[in-house]
Amino acid sequence: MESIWARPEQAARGPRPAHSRAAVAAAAVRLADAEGIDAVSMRRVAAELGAGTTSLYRYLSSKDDLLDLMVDAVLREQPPPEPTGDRRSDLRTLADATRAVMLRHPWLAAVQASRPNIGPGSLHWMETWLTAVDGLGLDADEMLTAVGTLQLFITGAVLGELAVRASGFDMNRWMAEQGSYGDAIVAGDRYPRVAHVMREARGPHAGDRAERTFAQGVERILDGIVTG
Amino acid sequence: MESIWARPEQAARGPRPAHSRAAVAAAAVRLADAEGIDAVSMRRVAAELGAGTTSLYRYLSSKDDLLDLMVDAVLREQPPPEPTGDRRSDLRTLADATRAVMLRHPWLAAVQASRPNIGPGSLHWMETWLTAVDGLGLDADEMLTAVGTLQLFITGAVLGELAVRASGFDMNRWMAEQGSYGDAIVAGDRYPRVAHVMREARGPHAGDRAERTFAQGVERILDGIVTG
DNA sequence: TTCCATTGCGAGCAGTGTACGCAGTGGTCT
DNA sequence: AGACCACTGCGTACACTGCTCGCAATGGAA
Repeated sequence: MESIWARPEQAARGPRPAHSRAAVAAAAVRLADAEGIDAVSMRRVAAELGAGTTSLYRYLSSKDDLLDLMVDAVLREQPPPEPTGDRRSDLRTLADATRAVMLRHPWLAAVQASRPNIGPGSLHWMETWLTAVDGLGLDADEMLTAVGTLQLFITGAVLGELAVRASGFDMNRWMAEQGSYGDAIVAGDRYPRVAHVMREARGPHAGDRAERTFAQGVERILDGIVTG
Repeated sequence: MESIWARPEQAARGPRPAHSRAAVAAAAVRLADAEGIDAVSMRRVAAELGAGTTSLYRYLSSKDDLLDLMVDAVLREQPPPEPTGDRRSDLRTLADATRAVMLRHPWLAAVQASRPNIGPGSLHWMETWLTAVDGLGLDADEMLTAVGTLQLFITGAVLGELAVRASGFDMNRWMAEQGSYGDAIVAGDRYPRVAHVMREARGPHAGDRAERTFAQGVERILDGIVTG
């Protein structure tokens, strides 16, 4: 119910806690980085921390709280690049940095997409984003829209990139796995344009597509935001 | 391992199946629409279908298969709008239609983002997308990049919109819940720009932001794709 | 020194995905 | 027609999940 950021960490009385929110978050992040977000269960995190399973509930009140802490932990560890004043360049740098954090912690994009986070780490990033669009002649509302557009595109792009990467997606391997189904798509005339693109996409430079889609998408959006 | 689309539905011998893949998918979609994707468990779906729990595994080989079928079911039920030939208009219409399906089935965006789907329904949509960017002078690679940019933006935007909606996000209510933490953000000088935007965003027109962010984002991306 | 809020945590509950094995069914072949 | 056996539905069971409850131990405040 009540956000974890509104509750104090330290209690006034009683025995000293053996751990801390930060330590719990760090253990969870370590686990998620190494074995994926699905490996992050309360039992596994507790084990990683060297604590009893239900002891975690002394530091947070639900697994959702744990996810909030994880997101904030990585955003604090990797703070946003300092703005230089060149707005277009700053926004591009922020976009690249965001993508980099999300690729470094492959669970981050999905977790962030599914729940708004408003911890100190997120706020610092948000402050930097807003700084980068400040002075462009936008009112508060337009600033939010501009930053929102960029962030949403980044999230979508990285999610797609990771999904493809996670499934070990390789057009040639995939075609072989699909067998007759894949052949039917490429050979049949039911989806002629899909078939055409699939044949072309088998080329060797297919691996760079995610990178280029991202860069070009950011530029297109910047075109619309930074006029001049 | 092997995609469900590559396996035949009907067996040559033996008793007639009491259900079908389509019926299983329909039951799951009904459940997800009514109670959210978390309500979609094999037991619940089987109950909805009037079958034994593990009977489902006669129709699909894992829950992932079920998710694939669900995505394809709604994309078949709601096929893409026919292209008119006006490429910019067609792309805008496709973007709106995609957003509409995702809002109608709030679980769709998340499921689609986390796993590439290549069922007949997805392929029909993809074919239509490619049709809309055909004749713009793009090669196969650039077409994929253009469509990808749009789709990723749409996914990200809807995910954000749904996350905000799901948490019943209301800036005023939220501020009250956060108590001192929220006050500290808005009153303090640690995040001045965030504080400023938060104060402005409390206005009455805040509800339209998602819609406007989406529409503007699409236009910006179209600016970059449809030159002239 | 007493008090009691707070701690760590074992036991247990309701839920999950799915492997396995069994009885029954009904097309295919002799 | 009769036998075969691939296929069906599905009950049972297992290892896992998030989380509640209750209890003994701790240590700052009174």
